Amino acid sequence: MQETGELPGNTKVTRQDWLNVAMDLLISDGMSEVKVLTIGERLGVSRSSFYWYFKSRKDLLEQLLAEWERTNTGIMVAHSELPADDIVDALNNFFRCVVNPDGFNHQLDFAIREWARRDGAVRRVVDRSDAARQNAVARMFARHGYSEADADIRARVLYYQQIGYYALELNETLEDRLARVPGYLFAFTGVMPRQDQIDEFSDYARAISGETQAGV
Amino acid sequence: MQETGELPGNTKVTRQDWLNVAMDLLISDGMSEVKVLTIGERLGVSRSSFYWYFKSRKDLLEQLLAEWERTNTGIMVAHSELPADDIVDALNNFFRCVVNPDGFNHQLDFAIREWARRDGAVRRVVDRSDAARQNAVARMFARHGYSEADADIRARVLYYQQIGYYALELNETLEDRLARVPGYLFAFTGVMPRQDQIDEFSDYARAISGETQAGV
DNA sequence: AGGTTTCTGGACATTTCTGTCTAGACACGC
DNA sequence: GCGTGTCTAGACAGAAATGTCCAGAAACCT
Repeated sequence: MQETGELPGNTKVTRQDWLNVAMDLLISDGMSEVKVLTIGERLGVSRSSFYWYFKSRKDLLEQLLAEWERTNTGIMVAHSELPADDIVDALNNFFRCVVNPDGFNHQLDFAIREWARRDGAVRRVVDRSDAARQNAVARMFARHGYSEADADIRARVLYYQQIGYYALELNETLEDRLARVPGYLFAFTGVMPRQDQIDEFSDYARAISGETQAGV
Repeated sequence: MQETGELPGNTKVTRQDWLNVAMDLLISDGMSEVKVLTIGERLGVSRSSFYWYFKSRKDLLEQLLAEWERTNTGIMVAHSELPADDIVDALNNFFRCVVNPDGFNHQLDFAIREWARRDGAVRRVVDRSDAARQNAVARMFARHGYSEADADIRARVLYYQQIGYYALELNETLEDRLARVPGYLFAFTGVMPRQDQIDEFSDYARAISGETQAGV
């Protein structure tokens, strides 16, 4: 996991190690599988030492929720706000964060939504994030000349569609997906994208995909 | 729950009672909350009599999955195939099944998707349904003059967007939602809907909503 | 009336979690 | 070198589920 020797006393793992493994489990298997025993086993450490770092399992889960809000919502809003020459470039910026595995993490997003179904406090945090994201997307359209009403509808079509795409977990190949990008760009903006804009996005997506496969 | 007296022997509840309560729990709380003990308590019956009707909890869950495929996917495909004079009417037919609480059950849909994340066999059943639904929607567009490629993109925008809408669990009021319908109709079809088409759908949605509130 | 079939209830065993308590291991400072 | 503070292991208790076993209750048939 990491070099020992830097750690003080009888320390085998840090608080951050517990958080990291918990987050991996949340992403891959959902909140109900984030178990103290499972994390401890994966870290090669006794379950009881968990309670040195965290008050309870609930305490741990709250940290994960805060981390989700900071990263996933933060990234999507930031990408919606990037400066762009026209709406197609702006939309391409938005798409970049959803195709980049280091950007918006959709598996994490659905793990959190599943949790929200069973917990009112989590539900409110998720609602706040959805409003912030949709609003950021609507402003993106509005900045590029769409009326308020039109920007609102387009934001809802785009944001809901992206969430729906990931809800289905289709496992398309990258090339199948890229082949549809020009169609999507036109459907979402009403503007025909130029070939150089299509190419630029495809190049980005392929490069990101290569990086991920190489583990960089 | 029902009239006794018609039931043979020492029977208090039927196999169908177990299935109905299990389905209610699946819809409201998700697959992990479909517990033999919980259902038994709700039926006022001992847990062990469950095992007279079902081999195991897994056996029960498989029945629920089959029921989901039959109803939810069946309804959506049937609505996509309804005859219509133009694409706006056709899309309104589609929308009818998603706004009708007796039609497409989105809470059930997400309960099943959550389950699919953790079970490969369920995943395959869900994939089959998603393909069938998307295909039915694409054929709907194609019947009304859209090219194959265009129909495919529009089906993906529409179906994914609807799934995404329900994934967010926004809890909008009906009127807020209806106010956006003309915008959505235009975004999905590229055709401006006529006022009578908008009114017809709004009337339907309001009538359905009234029925539901009245418990009919 | 009595046996048969069909269901139900309660006791039991087992598994899988969370959380608590206490003794002890390890590096570090004095 | 020796305590001190920081972390860890293992034992324990308890809650919540699933599934099994068997005695028994209730209608039904003959």
